Amino acid sequence: MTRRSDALRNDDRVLAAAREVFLEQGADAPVSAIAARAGVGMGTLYRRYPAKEDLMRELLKRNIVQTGEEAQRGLADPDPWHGFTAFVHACLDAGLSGAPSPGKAFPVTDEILAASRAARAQVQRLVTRAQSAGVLRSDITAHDVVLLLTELRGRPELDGMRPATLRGRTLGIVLDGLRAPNATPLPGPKPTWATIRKLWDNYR
Amino acid sequence: MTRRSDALRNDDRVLAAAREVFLEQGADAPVSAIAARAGVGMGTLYRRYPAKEDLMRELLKRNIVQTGEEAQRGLADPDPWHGFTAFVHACLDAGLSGAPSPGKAFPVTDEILAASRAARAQVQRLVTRAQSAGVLRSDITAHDVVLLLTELRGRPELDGMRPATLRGRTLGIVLDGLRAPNATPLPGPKPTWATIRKLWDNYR
DNA sequence: CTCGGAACGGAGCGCTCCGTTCCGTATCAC
DNA sequence: GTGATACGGAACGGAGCGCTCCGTTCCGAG
Repeated sequence: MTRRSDALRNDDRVLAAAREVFLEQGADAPVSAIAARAGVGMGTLYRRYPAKEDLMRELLKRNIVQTGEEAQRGLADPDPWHGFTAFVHACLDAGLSGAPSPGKAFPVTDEILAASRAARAQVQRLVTRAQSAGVLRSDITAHDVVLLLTELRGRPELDGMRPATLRGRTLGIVLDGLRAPNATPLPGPKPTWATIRKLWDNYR
Repeated sequence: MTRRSDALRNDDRVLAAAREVFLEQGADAPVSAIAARAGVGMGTLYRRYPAKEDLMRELLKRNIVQTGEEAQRGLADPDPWHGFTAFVHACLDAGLSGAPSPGKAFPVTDEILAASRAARAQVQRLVTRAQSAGVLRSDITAHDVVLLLTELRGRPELDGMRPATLRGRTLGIVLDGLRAPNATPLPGPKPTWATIRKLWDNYR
């Protein structure tokens, strides 16, 4: 426990760099890119995370937790609709989706599953409140919202060619589609936690 | 011009297999997977298309042409809204987006650009008609629709974990968002052909 | 039936790229 | 100054891919 100053600072840098790089390049981004972005050598990175997978898991866990926090922040907004849209915007801006990243499957731990469940509950509260206020369509659940987030987050490969202005229009269309009242009811049963759980089993 | 029977049949098989495999696995799918799916050896495939890129280009061209045809089919529908939604459904079902696939950039030929321009014009007619009828929000263009299609087509990696029923819900939300009248106007300027053209320049 | 050659299948080559390791060097506490 | 610790990044091993090459198959003319 000697050189904590360097160590801790680097720890943060690595995590931040990993978030950026994975967001830009996807899960296949080389570890070297993360190290370079963090201004850190590979050795340093590998001392913290014995394998790339460990780094990805840690990142996923933090993303999920952060998603829950954003939902709570939305609940703090007195306006149910504005609180909801602010949550969506915040998640998209931060590259959050509350779900595993696409790409090669990697094992999802029970810890992540638990965190996700907790975060999802927060999102559900936000959704339910907006529905009760009559501003959000009533035939969706928090899972629909999260699924939508993963779709809107977009493929990393396209980030270069999808300027923020275009994403803004897409998001505008989707938000109008979420707003109550709505013309046509959605097909199929509402997704539940069991639905999500089943999807994620691919990753275990 | 002797063995046309085998040759022509295989030609179709390869194209069909390529479409399926690229849709399932993305642009990084190994050529061997396409050959296997087509029930054809690599040699056969490479005799038709000297490089993987050539195959991808041919496929892209056909997809674009088919997108235009779907738009025309939508125009044939007397109901402007139903014609429009049928077009969207058809494109999604067929894995069409009228745009280059994500993944490694590959050169877009002028031929493809021309085909795309023509197809886009058809989509625009479909869009304009629905707008004139007052059933489609007026602050979008065909380019918004195509951009939306590319987003909704989804990442290949997720196709396994995104059952059709979930995609149906997402699509339902988006279609409600596209339907007139709408609560909130979209941000930013309407995308034009120039906008798209600029995006695609990354691929040339 | 025979035979020439077009078309085929798929093993293998060469190369790229990536996760991971290892060790000489720089940095810190004392 | 000195030992311990952390660091950087070149080097390693191997997986995976595009593409080639060649022995084999099979169509169709004579």
